[in-house]
Amino acid sequence: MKAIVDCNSFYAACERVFKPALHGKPVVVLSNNDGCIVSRTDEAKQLGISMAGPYFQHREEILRHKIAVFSSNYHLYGDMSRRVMDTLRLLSPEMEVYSVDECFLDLTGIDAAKLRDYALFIKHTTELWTGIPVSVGIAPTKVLSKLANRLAKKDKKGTGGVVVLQTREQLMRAMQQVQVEDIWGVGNAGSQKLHMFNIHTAWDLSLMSEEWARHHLGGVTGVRLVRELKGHPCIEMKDPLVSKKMIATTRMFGKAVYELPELRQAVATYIGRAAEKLRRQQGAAGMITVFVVNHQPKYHVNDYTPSSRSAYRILPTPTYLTNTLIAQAMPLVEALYQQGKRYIKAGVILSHIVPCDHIQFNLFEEPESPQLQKLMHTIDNINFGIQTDILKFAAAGTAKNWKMRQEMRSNRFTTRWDELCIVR
DNA sequence: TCTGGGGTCCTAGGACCC
DNA sequence: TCTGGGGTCCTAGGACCC
Repeated sequence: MKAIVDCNSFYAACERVFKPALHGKPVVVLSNNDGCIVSRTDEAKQLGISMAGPYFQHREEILRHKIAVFSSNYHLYGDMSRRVMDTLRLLSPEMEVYSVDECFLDLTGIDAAKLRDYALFIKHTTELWTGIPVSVGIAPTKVLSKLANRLAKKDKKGTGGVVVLQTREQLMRAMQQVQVEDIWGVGNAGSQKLHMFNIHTAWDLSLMSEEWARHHLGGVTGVRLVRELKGHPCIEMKDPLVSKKMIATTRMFGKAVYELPELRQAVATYIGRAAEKLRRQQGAAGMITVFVVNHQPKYHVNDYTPSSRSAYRILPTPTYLTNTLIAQAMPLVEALYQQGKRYIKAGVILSHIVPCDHIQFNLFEEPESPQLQKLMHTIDNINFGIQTDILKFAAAGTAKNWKMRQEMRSNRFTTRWDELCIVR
């Protein structure tokens, strides 16, 4: 059996841990740049605040209902996520961290009759140790456990936040309650198609043949999905040690950018951040992609149609050195830049990643000098230990007019000495 | 005024090879 | 009139996830 443990309204829950007065009150958290609403507590959902809605469109109701609003505080959420995962690691032999607020557990070997008690134990322990409420779904496959979890979240009172699906009866009744668009792995395109075939619930879909799924539901992906719904596991637990194949750093600007020097600075800054992630997984990138997005505002309010251009370069030798990556990327920025455009976003993507002890050096290139390697290491240590970005490359600039807005960020309670909670 | 960021996997189709 | 067959590798783009 597989379990999925999912934190309820994770970002908002993190804020509540350090502001107990907000318990039982509506809270929302915004995306970077205070752009969209990305986390809402149940109380905020009940007031009609929709997911991923632009903040400025909801500002009035948020004020009217006195909803607490926070800018995103990734230092805090990252650290709270680590605490939740560390707790769960102690409670299960095999786990896969699926996202910042979710993880799968393999419960093979646990007595079927005790599964519900075990799920409750997981839930209570996590909440007691971290202050973050979670829901638990347990079923024979990953897809079915996600489905169980959805039912647990939807009716927290009725289910106690825990749903276990074991018998054929239980599975059937659960699947009949879930619409196809709410199945893990079925998106917009898939669900529209399914409805056209008169398949509306997870149960309907589970009755289809694998051949049918192969033809109409995206080949092997569809087959896997139908098999999982039928109760045959075929989406494996993933190895936690596998490194990322691609590393991206992309941001909307806080203020539109028109000039090339500013655009170069932004891209150089993002490369610094991406290279840091790359070194953390001890990788070297063989390819760098840069993209820029521009948007000319039109006459109607709802016309949001940005357009983007990108360019890439295959590096002569894979590297993790920030300065080399910046040097490779700057000509790309210059090629992409068009005078007079109003840039609202840019990003870099590092790919063709190899382990850095496996770099295949080019016959005509000098291998990277040990001093440069040491320099990177030192920069990372200082930036991580003392203060983010205290050391950076000159190309990244210092003015940063384009930097994102975060006007309502809470303190980084768990990762900064000077921002700790004060208890009187 | 104002619309996030970071990933994975799969497939089709082109390039290339013998 | 008529122009092979089979295979691999790579990339772009779509779909999906949180």
